[in-house]
Amino acid sequence: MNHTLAVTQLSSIANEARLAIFRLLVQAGVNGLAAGSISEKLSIPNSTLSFHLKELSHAGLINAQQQSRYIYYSANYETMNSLLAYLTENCCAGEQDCCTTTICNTQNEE
Amino acid sequence: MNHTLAVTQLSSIANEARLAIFRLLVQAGVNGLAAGSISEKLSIPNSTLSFHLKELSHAGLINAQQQSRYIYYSANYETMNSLLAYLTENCCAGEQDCCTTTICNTQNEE
DNA sequence: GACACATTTCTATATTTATGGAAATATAGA
DNA sequence: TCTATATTTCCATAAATATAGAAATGTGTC
Repeated sequence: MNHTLAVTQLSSIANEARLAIFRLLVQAGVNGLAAGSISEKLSIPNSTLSFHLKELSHAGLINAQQQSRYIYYSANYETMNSLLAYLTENCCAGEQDCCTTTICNTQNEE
Repeated sequence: MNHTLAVTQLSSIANEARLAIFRLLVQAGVNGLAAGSISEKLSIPNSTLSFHLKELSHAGLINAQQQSRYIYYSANYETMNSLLAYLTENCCAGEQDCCTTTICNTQNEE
């Protein structure tokens, strides 16, 4: 993970619409959802959605796959995990108990 | 965790300077660092740093604690973990093996 | 080729955000 | 109270970002 990339990825989800899109796709699993389906579920106009999907896609947080007339978008879990790992890297100055969740402690072990 | 708050928190770290500040504090541990020390380590002018610290602080990702003439800033690990949990909530549509890292699988169990 | 459907690009406008010097404020010690 | 140090606020300017209608592009079916 590289600093500039992390900023790009965070910027891409630091937006109400895009965070909703991303979380929807994270929950949708590997098959993802077609653009029209996302537009409908989140009530986002097509052109606006397209703009946001491009942002997320460009950041590498989602993947696009054409299937017939539809384009299926899905979360890129590897990218997501790399980003989360970058945020928590070497956390807590080595103190094992400064943060209690699994997420944080796991990162300490790297 | 609430959607708007998550966007605010992500926005606060979706910036080159603020991400560097946040990661520095995450790694610094519970005692944190004084503003001047952060300014020096990251070569950020005081006024600019102050602006960024306010953003991070307002988002709840860092805490400030005055100690004599110094103000110590430290990462708020609870907030950080809540944010990461929000991102990965109910991930992968229940497929246990769609993502392999601890971070993601852990969230599935909630 | 004509048509319907899915998605993207173009465009203009509105809004938000970042920067850092200078001045102001706060704290502490002599 | 005078002085040094630490940090913040003020300010103007510059730059980046979000929005959605209309037109364009791509894809499949008859």
